Amino acid sequence: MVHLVQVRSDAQRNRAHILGAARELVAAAGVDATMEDIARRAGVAVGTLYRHFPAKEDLVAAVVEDSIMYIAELAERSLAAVDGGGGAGEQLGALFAAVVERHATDRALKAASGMLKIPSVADLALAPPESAIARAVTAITELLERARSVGAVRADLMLADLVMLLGAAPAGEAPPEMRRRYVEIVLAGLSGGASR
Amino acid sequence: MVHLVQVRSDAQRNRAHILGAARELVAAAGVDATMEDIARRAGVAVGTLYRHFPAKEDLVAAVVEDSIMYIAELAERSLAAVDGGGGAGEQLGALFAAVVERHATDRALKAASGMLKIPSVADLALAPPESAIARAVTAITELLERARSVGAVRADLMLADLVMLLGAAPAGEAPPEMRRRYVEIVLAGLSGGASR
DNA sequence: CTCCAAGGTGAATGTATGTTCACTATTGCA
DNA sequence: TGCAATAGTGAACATACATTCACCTTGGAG
Repeated sequence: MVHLVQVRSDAQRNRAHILGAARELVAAAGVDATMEDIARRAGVAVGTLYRHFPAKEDLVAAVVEDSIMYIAELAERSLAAVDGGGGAGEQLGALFAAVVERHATDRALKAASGMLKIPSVADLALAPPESAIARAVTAITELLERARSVGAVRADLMLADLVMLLGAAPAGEAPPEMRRRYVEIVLAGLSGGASR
Repeated sequence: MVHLVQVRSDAQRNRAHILGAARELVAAAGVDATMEDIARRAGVAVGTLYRHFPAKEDLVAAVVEDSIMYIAELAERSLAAVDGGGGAGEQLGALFAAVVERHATDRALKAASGMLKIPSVADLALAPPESAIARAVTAITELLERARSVGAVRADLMLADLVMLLGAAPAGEAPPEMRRRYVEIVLAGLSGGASR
C-alpha cells in the first residue's frame, strides 16, 4: 500500500502564482519573456519554475493553452448566439474582431497561431476533445459552416484561412486604429462573392 | 595636400561579399542571422564585418534597404504600366501579390515593414529622395491615388493600410497556398465599396 | 622595390538567458 | 511532536551572440 502525500498546498499555490506571472509576462513580451522575470514576478526562485515545468517551452505551452481557451470560449459563445437568433455572418465577424483585439494585449496569441498551424481538422481526432484547440476548432468550424450556408461569407472560405488571417493580425505595439482597419478590410474580403 | 590611398580593392571586394552573404542569410533567417554565419559565408572574419559596418544593425539596415529598393522598382514598374494603359486597380493588385510573394524568400521584408511603419508621407521630406523608402512610398502613393480615382479600390484606402497589410502577409515557412489565399482575400477586401 | 596606412584576423570579453543540482525549508501524516 | 517526502532556493554552469582589440597582412603610392 503506497501512501501518497501528494500535492502539497504550497506547491499548488506556487504553481498558480507561476502561471499568473507567466500569463502577464508572456502576454506582454511573447516568447521573449525570461524565466528569471517570471520567477521574480511570481515570487519564487527559478528552480521552482523547473519543478513545475520541465522546460520553458512547457510553461509557454501552458500559457498558450490558456489563451486558446479564451478564444474557444468566445467562439462557443458566438455559436450559441447564432442558435439564439444572431446572424452567423455577424457572429463570425464579431468573433474575428474580438480575437484581433485580443492581440493588442496578449502576445501569446502570436505564439499560439504558430502552433495552431499544425492541427488540420483531421489531426483533431488525436487531441483530447476538451483541449482548448479542439474546442476552438470545433466551435469555429461549426460557426463557419453556418455562415457559409447562409451565404454570409465566400463559399470557399476554410478554417485554415481564418487561422492564417487571425495569426497575421497586427499585434501588440501596433496602434488600435491599425487593428480596426485590418478587421474592416479583411472582413470585407471574407464576405459575399466566392470565386474570382 | 593630403593624399588619400582610399578604398583598397580588396576592401571593396570584401564589402560586396559581406553584403551578398548578409542578403542571403537575412533573407533566410531574418534578424536572427548571426554575424559569425555571415562572416563565414562571406569568407572573411567577424572583425571585417565591423570594419565595414559599425554594428549588426547597420548591416541589417543595408540589407533591408536593398529589399525595399526591390519593392520600389516593382512599384515604379507598375506605375509605368498604368501610364502605358494598364488599369490602376490591376496594377496595384499585381504589385500587392508580387510583394507578398517576395515574403516567401525574403524575410528581410518583415524587418523592413517594421521600419516602414515610421515614415508617414510627411516624414518623407526628411529622407533623401533617392532612398529606397522614398522611392517606394512615392510610387505606391501615386499608384494608390490612381486606383482610388478610378474607383478600383475603396475610397478611404490609405498608404498605411497597404504597408500594414503587406507587413502582415504570411512569410517564409508558410505554404505558398496560404500566401495565395491571403492575397485573394485581402484584395477582395480592398476593392469596391468604401464605407461599411 | 620599400614602406606604411588601410584592411584583415580571430581569440577574448561582456552580456543575456536557459537549465541544473547540492543543499535547505516546509508540509502533513503517524 | 517527529520525520520523511516533497518543494523551494539560487549560485553555478552551459550556450549563444554581439562586439572589441592587439596584432598581423597587403595593396599600391612613391
